[in-house]
Amino acid sequence: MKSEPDAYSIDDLKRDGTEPWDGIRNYQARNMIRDDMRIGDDVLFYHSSCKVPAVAGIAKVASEAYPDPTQYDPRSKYYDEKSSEENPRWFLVDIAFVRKLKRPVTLKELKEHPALADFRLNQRGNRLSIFPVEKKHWELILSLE
DNA sequence: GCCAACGTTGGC
DNA sequence: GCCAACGTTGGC
Repeated sequence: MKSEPDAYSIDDLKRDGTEPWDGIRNYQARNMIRDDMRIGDDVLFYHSSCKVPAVAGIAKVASEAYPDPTQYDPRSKYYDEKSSEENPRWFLVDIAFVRKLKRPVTLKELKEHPALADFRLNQRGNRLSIFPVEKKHWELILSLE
């Protein structure tokens, strides 16, 4: 899962323990949250749009998917007037802190590693804020910390 | 700040 | 359903 550390970093998650992952407004990401994510699933926490983009830590899924309350709040920047409580459009899961990596594994390192050529984050035009990580990629990334 | 690569919107 | 215009993401 990607997060801009200026908005919410791995240190914020460490402080908070558990956090509702609100604000996802992309249908592909929504579908993965709603249909594929399960309690206990491991998550790589990636810092994007910052000075040193990097995998910063590990989290885990801490709830089933449920409707994102910010979609109903007219004051929220995530407000969606076309959504309703009867027919919610956007979902989220709670995310729990597990640990920080011993050191951040930077995007640069990921790009340089031949075994990660087919890792989604390295592929052109990847803009999804959430995507599944293959076991082999998970293990390789953690071997770099 | 630039720009590539999307995704979304809306006219037709 | 097509596609141009526009908005967003995110690395650099």
